[in-house]
Amino acid sequence: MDVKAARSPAMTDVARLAGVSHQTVSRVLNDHPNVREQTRLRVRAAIAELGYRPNRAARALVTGRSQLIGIVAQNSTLYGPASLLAAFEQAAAEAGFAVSVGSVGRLDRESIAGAVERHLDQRVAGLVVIAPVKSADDALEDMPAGVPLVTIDGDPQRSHTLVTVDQVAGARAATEHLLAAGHRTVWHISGPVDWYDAAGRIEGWRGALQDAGAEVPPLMTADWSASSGFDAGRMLARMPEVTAVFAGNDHQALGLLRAFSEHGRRVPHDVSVVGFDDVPEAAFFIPPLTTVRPDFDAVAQAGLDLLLAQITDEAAPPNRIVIAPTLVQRASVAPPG
Amino acid sequence: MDVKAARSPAMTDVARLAGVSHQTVSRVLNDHPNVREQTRLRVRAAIAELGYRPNRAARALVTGRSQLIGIVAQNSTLYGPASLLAAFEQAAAEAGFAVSVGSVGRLDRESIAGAVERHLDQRVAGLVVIAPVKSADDALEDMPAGVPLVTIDGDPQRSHTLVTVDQVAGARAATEHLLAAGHRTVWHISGPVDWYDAAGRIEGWRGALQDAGAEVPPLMTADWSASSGFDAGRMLARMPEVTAVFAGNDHQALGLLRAFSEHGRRVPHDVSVVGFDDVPEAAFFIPPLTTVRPDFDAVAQAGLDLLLAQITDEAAPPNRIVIAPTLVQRASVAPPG
DNA sequence: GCCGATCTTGTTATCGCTAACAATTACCGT
DNA sequence: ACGGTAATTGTTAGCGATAACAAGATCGGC
Repeated sequence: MDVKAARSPAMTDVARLAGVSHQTVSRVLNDHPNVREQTRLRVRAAIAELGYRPNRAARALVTGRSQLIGIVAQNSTLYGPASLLAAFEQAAAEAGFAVSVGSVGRLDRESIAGAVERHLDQRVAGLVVIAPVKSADDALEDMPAGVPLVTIDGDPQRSHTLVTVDQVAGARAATEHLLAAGHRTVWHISGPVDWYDAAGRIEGWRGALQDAGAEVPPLMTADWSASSGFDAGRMLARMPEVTAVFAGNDHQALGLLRAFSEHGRRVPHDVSVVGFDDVPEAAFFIPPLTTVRPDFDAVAQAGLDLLLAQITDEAAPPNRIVIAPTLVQRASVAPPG
Repeated sequence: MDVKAARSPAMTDVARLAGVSHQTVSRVLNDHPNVREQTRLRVRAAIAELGYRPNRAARALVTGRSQLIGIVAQNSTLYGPASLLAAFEQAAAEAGFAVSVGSVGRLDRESIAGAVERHLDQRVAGLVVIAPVKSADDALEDMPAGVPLVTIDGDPQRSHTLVTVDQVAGARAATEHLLAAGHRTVWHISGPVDWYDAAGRIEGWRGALQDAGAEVPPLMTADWSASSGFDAGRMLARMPEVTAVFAGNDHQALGLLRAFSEHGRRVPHDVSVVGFDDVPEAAFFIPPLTTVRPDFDAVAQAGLDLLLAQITDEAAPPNRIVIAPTLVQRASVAPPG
C-alpha cells in the first residue's frame, strides 16, 4: 500500500491495467457499440478492481453538458413544494441526473433571478422553477435562451413549458361537492391572489357557483397559513348563513376548523369544510377533512419528462401538461343543518 | 448579432477584449493580490460586457475541488427533514456552495449507500447525511476516507462529526412540564425505536419520570404518522388513569387529539398532551398544542460550519454539536381532573 | 543612473475526459 | 487467396480553467 493519499484513479489507470487505450475505456463506459466483448469485460474488471469512477467535471468540460438539473423552489415547508421537490429528485435520480436545489426565501424577482443565476453558474443541463406567482415568472424573462426550462405552477398564459395542477377543476369539484350536499352556496377562503394556484381555485369556485345559479359570496383572501385560515374562520363563524366553506388549502382549513370549534359551530353538522392538498395529516383533523388531492408525483414526473425532452432534443416545442386532481371525501362535509 | 448559438464566452474571450492574458483574468476572478487596479477594472468591465461566467467544471477539473455539497435525506415530507433541507441550502448558498440533494425512499443501508455513491460520482466537496437510524449510519462505514462528512441526528456513539438536537433534554422538558402541572405520571408514544431521535426522547422521558419518583408506564411505540398516533390514542382514551401523554412528534399528537376527541375525552381538561417539533400548524390544532421546538436553522448552520471546516482544513477533528430545543407552551396542558 | 527586489503580466503544462480521425485487424464474397 | 468493407482499437487535439514558472516593468536606495 502506498502511503501518500493516492489520488483517485483516472481513465488512464484503468486503461493501463486492462492493457488498452484510455479511449477504449471511454467507449466501454459510454456503451459504444464497437467494442469486443472480451475487451469490454477486461475493462469492466479493471474498473471494478480500481474502484474507478469517472470524473464528471472532466466529462462536463468536454461535452459541455452536465448531468445536473437545477430546481428552484421557495424555501418553505409548504406541503406542495416539499412533496414536489422530493418527487423530482426521485425521478431525476432514476434518469441518471443529480438535482441541485436553489431555495429562495421569497418569491420576488430578485430572489428567483439570483437562484437561477447560481444554477446557471453550475452549468445545469436544465432548470425547473416552481413559479407560482407572477414575480417569479417575470424573473424568467431574461433567461438566456437555450437553457431547457420547465415551470411548475407558472403562468398559464406564458409561452414556456409548463406543468400545473388543474386548479380550476379541483376547485370546481370541491364546490360542486358541497353544492350537491345541499348547500345553497359555498364561501371561499383563497390564498394570496397573486398566486396562480389561488387564482385558478377562485375561478373554479366561482364558475361552479355560477353554473349552479348559486349566489357568489364575497371572496375572503388570506395567505396559505393555518393562522390566516383561523382569522377568516373567526369572521365566518359568527355569520349563521355560512354553511359551507371551501378553503384554499388544508392548512387554512385546519385554522378554520379550530375557529369554528371555538365558536361552537360544529363541523360538519353546522358548517361543512373542504380543503386542498391532502396533506398526510388531513385524515386526522377534527373532523377528518374532505379535500382535493393533487398528484405531486405525476407533476414531478411530467415536469422531468418535459425537461429531459428539451435536454436531449433542442427543438422540442413548448409544451403544457395539466394534471387533474381528485376529490378525497372524508367527514367534514354533510348536508346543511 | 451572430446567428449561430454563440457558445458562452470563455476566459480567453474576456482576455482578448480586455487586452490581457487569460491568466490575468483568472487572477482577477480569484482576487489575487498582484494585479494593477487599472487592469482589474478593465477585466471586470470585459467580464460584465460579455456576461462571462466561469466554467465550474473546468475549475473543478484543475483544482480537484467542486463547490458542491451533497445532502442525503429521506424522501419524506416529514417536517424535520424538510426544514433541515431548506435551512441547509440557504446557509450553503451564502457560503458560495451549491447543494445537491439525494433523497432516498427508505433509510436502509442500500438506499443510503446508493445515494452516497451518486454524490461521490458528482465529486462533491462534502457530504451531509441525515442518518436517524442505525442502518443509515452503518451505510457510512465504508465511505472512502477523506471525504468531509457530517451526520445529522446520527448515532451519538459514532466517531464522525455529528450535529443533533438534544432529544433527551427536550423530552425531559416536556415530561417535567406535565409533571409540574400535577400529573402523577406521563405516558409516552414514541417513534420507531430504531430511530435515535425516538431513543433519545424515550430516555429523556424515562429519566424525568424516574427522577421525580413517578411510575414509568409501559412504552407505546408507533411510527411518526398521525395515523399511528390515532391508533395509540384509541387505546389510551379508554384508560381513565391516563391523564398526560407526551407524543413523539406533533403528527402523532394530532392523531392523539382526534382519538381523544372521538372518545369524548377533552384535551386538556381530561388529558394533557405535549408534542415534539412545533410544526407550523401546531398552534391551530384543537386545542393548540404545547410542544418542543428544535431549532432546525441552528442545526443546519452548525452542520454546514462543521462541514466547511473539514473542507478547508483536512485535519479538522471530529466534532459534535448538540442543539438544545425549547418548550413552547400552548393550551394542551392543564392540571389533571 | 544603475542594481536588485518587488510588482505585474504572460507562457506553458496540466487536470480527465470525449470527439474526430487514423490505423489496424477481422470478415466476407468471389 | 485477394480486395474491400466493417469492426475494433489507438492517437491526437482540445474543452476552460489554475498552477508553476518565466519575463518584463517599476521602484527605491546609493
